[in-house]
This record gives sequence, C-alpha cells and structure tokens, in this order.
Amino acid sequence: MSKTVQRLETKESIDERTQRVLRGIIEGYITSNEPVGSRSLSKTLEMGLSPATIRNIMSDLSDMGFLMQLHTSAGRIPTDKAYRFYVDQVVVANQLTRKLQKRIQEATQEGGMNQVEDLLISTTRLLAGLTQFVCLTSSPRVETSILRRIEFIRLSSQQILVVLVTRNGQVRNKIIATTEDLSQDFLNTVSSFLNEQFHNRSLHEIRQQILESMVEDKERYDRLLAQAVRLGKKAFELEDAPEVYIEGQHNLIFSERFRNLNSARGLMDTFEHKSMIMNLLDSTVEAEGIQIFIGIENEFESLQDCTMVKAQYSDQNNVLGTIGVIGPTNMDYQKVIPVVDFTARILSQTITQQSSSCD
Amino acid sequence: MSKTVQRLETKESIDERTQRVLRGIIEGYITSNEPVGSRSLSKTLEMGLSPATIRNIMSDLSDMGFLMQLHTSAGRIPTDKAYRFYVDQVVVANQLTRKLQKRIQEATQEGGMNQVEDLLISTTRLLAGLTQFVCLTSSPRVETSILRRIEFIRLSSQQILVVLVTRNGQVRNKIIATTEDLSQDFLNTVSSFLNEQFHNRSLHEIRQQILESMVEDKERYDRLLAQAVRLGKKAFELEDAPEVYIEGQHNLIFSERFRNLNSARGLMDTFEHKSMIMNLLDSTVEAEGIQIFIGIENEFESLQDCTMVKAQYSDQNNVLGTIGVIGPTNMDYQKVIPVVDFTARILSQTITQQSSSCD
DNA sequence: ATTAGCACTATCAGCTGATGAGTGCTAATA
DNA sequence: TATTAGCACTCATCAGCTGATAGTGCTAAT
Repeated sequence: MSKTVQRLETKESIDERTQRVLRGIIEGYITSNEPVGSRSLSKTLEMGLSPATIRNIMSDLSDMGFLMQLHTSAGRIPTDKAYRFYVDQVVVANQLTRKLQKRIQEATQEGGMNQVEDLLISTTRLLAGLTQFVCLTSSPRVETSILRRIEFIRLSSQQILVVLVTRNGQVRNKIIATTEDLSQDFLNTVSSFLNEQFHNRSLHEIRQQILESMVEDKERYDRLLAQAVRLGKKAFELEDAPEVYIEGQHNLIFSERFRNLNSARGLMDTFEHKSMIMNLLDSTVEAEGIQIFIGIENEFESLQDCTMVKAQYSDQNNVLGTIGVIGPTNMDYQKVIPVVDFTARILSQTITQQSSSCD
Repeated sequence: MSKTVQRLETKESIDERTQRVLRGIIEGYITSNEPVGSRSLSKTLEMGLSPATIRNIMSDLSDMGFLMQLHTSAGRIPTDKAYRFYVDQVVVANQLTRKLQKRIQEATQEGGMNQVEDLLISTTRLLAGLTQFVCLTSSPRVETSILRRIEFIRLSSQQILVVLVTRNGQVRNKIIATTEDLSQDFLNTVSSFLNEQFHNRSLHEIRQQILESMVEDKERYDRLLAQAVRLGKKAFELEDAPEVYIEGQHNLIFSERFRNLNSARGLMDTFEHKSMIMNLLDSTVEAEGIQIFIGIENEFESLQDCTMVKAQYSDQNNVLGTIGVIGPTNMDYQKVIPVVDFTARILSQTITQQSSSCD
C-alpha cells in the first residue's frame, strides 16, 4: 500500500505563448483565489489575444493536464502539475525586501533566548505569522547531538537531577531515582569522569559505548567506574520523544486562503500526531536548500490539498532539523520560497553562533 | 471602564413547581442543545401539566429574567441567571464514577513525568479530552516557589548554565554570560554557599535579600561573597514569564457544543495573550474548591458566551496555580464540576508527593 | 387555576425563474 | 492557416415565493 508519491514531471515542451497564458492563469489564481476565465485573462494578459483564442489555448492546457474546472461554467484553476511547472520553470527566487530581512533577523535575535528551544519556538511563530500559514519545525534530534557537558545534582537521597547540555545549546533535565545514597562530591567525580571520557561525542555513540562497557567483566570495575556506567546509562536513556513545534494552526481555520481546503479537521488531526509530523519533516533526502511538495506529491493524504515548503537548518557541521510551512497549493510561491529559505539560513546562522561560543 | 462584573443573584423565591419547570428547561437545553418548547417539556416533565400551563409558567420565568427566546416562534433557552440558579440551588456535586476516577489517576501517574511541567501539560490535555472543552492551567509562579537547589555549570569562559530546582520539582535552566572566567571549582563553592544561605526560601525573598546585600558597603565582601551575590542576582532574575498551558482549542471549532458561540475567533485570539489568560486564571479571590463563572460573570468580553469552571491546586503548604475549563454556558455542570474538582485534587496530591520526597 | 382553541410569527426546506460568468463550436475573417 | 466574432449552451448562485412546522400569546370555557 505504501505508494511512494513521486515528483511530478514537467518535461513537455510547451510553446512560449501557451506558457505565458498558463503563467497568467496561475498567477491570477494565486492573487485572486478565484477560478480565472478567458475574458478577464484576455484583459490582464495584455498580449492582444481575444478571449476566444485564450479559450483555445486553455483547452489545450486542460488536455495536457495543467488546468481543471470545478464545474462547466466556471473559470479554470491550475492543477498540481501546473504549480510544479510554475515552481520549476518560472519562479526565480528573488531577493527579500530589506525590510523583511531585518524583521526576520531581529526576531531571531531577541533577548532571553539563550536556549535553542526558545529560538526554535519563536522562529516557528515568526514564520507562521509572516506567511499566515501553518509552520512546523523539528528540533535537533538529541540522538545525534554532541555532548558538551553532563552534570549530576543530588536532590535527595533517592533523587538525582541529570543536566545534559549539547553542543548546540540544548539543555535537557531529567530526574532519576537511585537506590543508593550518593554524595554530591561523589557525583561530581562521576560527572567529570564522564565529561572527560565522552567530550565531543554524540549522545548516540555514548549510549552505544556505555552499553558495551556493561557487558564487560564487572570484576574489573572500581566503584567509581561502576557507578559512572550505571548513572550514565540512566542519564543517556533519553526518551526519543521527537520534538516538533507547530504554530499558526488557527490560520487553517480563519485564513481565507485555506478555504478551498477539503478538510481542515483532517489536517488538524494530523498535527496531533507529533511523530507523523516528525516523519513528514525529516524523512526527505538530505538536500541542500528549499524543498517543495505540491498537492499529491505529499505522502500524507490529509496534506494533498496543500503545498509544503521546507528547508533544513544546520550548525557548522551537521543538519540539525527542518523548518517548513504548509499552505494552500495556490500560495504565493514567489514570496513564500525566499521567506522560508532566508529564515532557515538565519536560524542556522544563529545556532552556529551559539554553539561556536564554547571553548 | 473596568466594570467589575459581579456574581449574579438568585435570592428570589420561586415556588416549587416553577423551579421544576425551570430546571426541566435547563436540563433539556443542556442535553439537546436546542431551545425547548412547551409541548416537548410537557411530555418530558411528567408533572401532568398541559403545554398551555407550561407556557404561562415560562412566561413568568421570562419576566423574571431566567429565560429568553432567540425569536418569537422558537422555544426558550436559559439565561446566565438561570444557570447560576441551577449551579447554586440544583446541582449537587455527585461522585464521579469509579471508572473516571481511575482514568484521571492513571493519567497523572504515567511514567516519564518527573518534572512538574510534564505533569501539568498532560493533566491539561487530559481535562480537555474528558470535557471536550478548552482547558487552561497556570503553572506555579516561580516567584513564590521555594528554592530546593541551585547549581552553576561552567559551559565556557563566557557562559555559565544556571540550574534552579524548586521545592515542587520545577527545574529552570538559564544561560548567563560572564566577563570573568570562573572555574567550575569556584562555581561549586558559590553554589554551595547560596544553597546553604537560601535553603527553603522563596525565590521572591531571595531576590529581595540579594538586592539588599548589594547596596551594603562593598568593601566588606570577600571575593566569594561578591561573586555569589553577582551570580545570584543574575540567576534569580528570572523572566516573570507567566506560564500557561492551553489544550483542546480545536474543540472550540470542531465541537458541536460550541456552535452557539458568537466568535470562536475572538476566543482563540484571547488565548494568544498568555498574560491575559494568566490573569483570568489567577486573579480570583483565594478560594477553596471549585469556582464557576457563568457568561457575563466573566470579566473578558470574549468569554461572555462561555462558562469557566476552575479550581486551584496546591502542595501541602501553598496554592500553586489554577486549572480550569472553558465551555459553553449550557455545559453539563453535573458532570464537569466534579471532573474539574477531582482532577485538581489529584494534581495537588501528585505534586505534594513529589515535593515531599526531598529530604 | 387550568386548559383548549385559535390567530400569529419565524424558520426552514424546496422550488422557481432570472442572472451572469464561463465554455465549446462554427463560420467568417485577415 | 491562425485568429476571432457570434451564438447556443451549461451551470452555480441568488432572490422570491411556497407550504410545513414548531413555537408563542391571548381569550374564553371549564
């Protein structure tokens, strides 16, 4: 059943004039959100073509699968294939206005955001606000994060707080239970041991290595090592909870632009399943730059009325996560693409700054 | 402009029979969500009254302000005053079913919730799910929380991570910048000094005291004390960000029960302003048990089509926060009230257990 | 005090015909 | 041969009308 949906093809050669008409229809529908008819197009196009001629061309385009009609006597609207053509052949990622650039930069550099989480949330919110769509962001997978620091803090005779700081500034807290009462001094020794041992290793590697240590002959361990392994095991057993931030869901319901959506409810429900979303965002081929999924190109059925525009963000070494928006297929690609692109860049930049500020 | 809305009065004496009719209408409207007419009421009421008689009584009730009509030829619906009467005089907080009790208890005791934040979020979600309304929860004000532990962790020559644990299990992280490079050893000394000094004091008190120390003659300080005060000041300068958790907003849009709502949009917008919500939840007289605000009794205009049912939760000593639901005025009070009440109790209980497990 | 009867009213679903935007086809035109 | 004007046709939408329905208020009879 897992029918992997492929990217639509637009190899067909269409002559210049037909392309201009198609483009006119697409842009008309993007701006007006209404089916566009031959008469009005004849005017706006300024090519000196009569409505009748345009109708002929439109008819051809319909045959080629670029246009469709909701009912006989309505204008035509572009199909997903048309948008794919538009995105591939027409849209040139033009520059953002300085004003917008400023706005994005400022928003990501607001005070009080010393933690990646805050940065991600506020960026997500920003992008949702700018586009008026739904914005999704996946947070860096803790798995692949690199350990910067681990500390144990004794809370009580049975409770120890683990503080785990990753290279890119994520801080994770976890309270673990112990049967044995361990002194803070001892915990300090353990943590500096672990810090030394595992500095600059990914959490994934660390967990692996700890598990290996455990199967070795226990006799060999001294008390310190034994405890270090035991505590370390618990500490790095982080729940693999995929963190996703979603903002702008209300746009789905209140924004006029979403009105041709079949089922806002369905989408909303999809958003409840964080792990699905995570999949949606991160399941793509590792690709530089912007990725765009139009309508039926989306894997999930509930998304097949929408277009998803996303980009990965990274620090100096690794891809960390993905940020993207979901909007109607007739979104203003000309604007949305550069906005997402620029936002992802700024996000990468900000995170890189943060993580490079360690020694 | 700040017209404080008062609680509606229901002192008037209405005779037994009239009361039963009123009650019938209210309950009819609660269950059907349709205006109730004299004919149908005459049947369901089983008092041997003809529709005509009921009409007369209804007419009286309308005059007294308990009922209203959406239009001439529709049945009548209860006014806010009627619901107030119903809640005060009729509803007896009956027991929850064992099954529901179990469900609530289990949900709050799920694994992986060693942090208060998680507990609050999942409880909020639970209550939203059970009632199918919007559920709001205010987290304990950090201000009044009692310090359990503070630690400083050196991240780099310019960055220190502050970890702050409160008595009730909240963990706060904050990265602060320093000009001077401080060793971890030194930071340990500082934190144990602060821990000793301020153990079991509220963050509010601590901040106060630190500020006072600062105005004293600086000459007197040794290096430790000076740094302790400086770091402490930064550490306790926590953003007063009021934390609120909101769940079930989609019910506002998709639940049938909200359909008589004037403006779901307005409510949604209100929920965006976290500080307003905070006010909404915590601004009430410190009161034991359940509090109910019906329609116009609500201070905010966007809430005046709704009823808010809320209860405070606390640890063994102090009130920590508030949990509540917002639903249509014709909610099933008989069910909602005990659910909110019980949930708040379980929440208190769970938090108390957690905070008492320290030494 | 209660009720039957009746006139009145508002909503709703279903039908009607007019309107208008849009198409497809064909024959005339450049 | 490509373009266009003209015309017949289609379909969605809307205002206006209809009767059915469910409710009320009032009055007169019980």
